[in-house]
Amino acid sequence: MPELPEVEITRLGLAPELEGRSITSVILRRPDLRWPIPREIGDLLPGQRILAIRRRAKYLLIDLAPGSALLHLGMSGSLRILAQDSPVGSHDHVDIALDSGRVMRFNDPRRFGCLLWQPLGETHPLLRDLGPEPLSPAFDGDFLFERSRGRKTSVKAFLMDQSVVVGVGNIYAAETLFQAGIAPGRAAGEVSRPRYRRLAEAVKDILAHAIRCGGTTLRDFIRPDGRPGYFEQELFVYGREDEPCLTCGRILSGSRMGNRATVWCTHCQK
DNA sequence: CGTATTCCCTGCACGC
DNA sequence: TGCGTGCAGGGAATAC
Repeated sequence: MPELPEVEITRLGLAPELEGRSITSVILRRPDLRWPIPREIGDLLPGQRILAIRRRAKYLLIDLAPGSALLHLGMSGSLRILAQDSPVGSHDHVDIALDSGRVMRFNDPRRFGCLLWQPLGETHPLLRDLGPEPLSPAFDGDFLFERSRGRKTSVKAFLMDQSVVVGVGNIYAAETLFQAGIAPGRAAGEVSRPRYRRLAEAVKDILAHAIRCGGTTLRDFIRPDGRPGYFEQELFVYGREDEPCLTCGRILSGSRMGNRATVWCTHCQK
């Protein structure tokens, strides 16, 4: 499930293959993913040189002269760099062919991903109301503390709210709350400033570490060169309901919060 | 406005 | 073996 580290790993793998290359053709094997693929993708991309590939939140932006292709991996999407004549498999929805003889292929079994167009000088509506990047200086414990005052929702739902801070999904919310020692069901507005400082540090530490590990591969995620990530070997709580806490040995609790599977240690997290 | 719920989609694990 | 069911989840849409 691509969260920020997986999207960043994808960007890092794509950058040397894309930047400076020209797009020779675009193949759309279906008209839509989560939303219809706008005609600009097929019409404007061929012939354009790729200026850069950037990440904002869990979105990738492929910058061209007239604008940017905006891409989201949803929860099962992956982007690979392949030889142009590689056999096409199921759920290989989009190819962007390059003048290097290679192709960037977008595979997404569950089609929660999207491929959209952002004209130069505009900000796509999906990017308008996003919170700060968690690895930027704008994000810290004081920011979380101020933003959370008066909020009755759980601290876990608050942390996963992309208008608060971007990039933290269910896996990393579970892991960062564990490292910070905060119970996920606690009301966001009742968590103290020092504890939010611990949480912000945990978010930065864990996301940065996951990027160094190549991300988390649970089912679908794969890097552009086909290798998996290795961070799942370091998960303390996610996916470990009813198993012993790796810190204290007590059995981890599980429930659903905000309709998301949630696992935590009632002894280590208060 | 904040909050909780529903829905999109496919593959897989599970139980009968 | 095969079928039905539930779950995985990012995040927009919807309902209060």
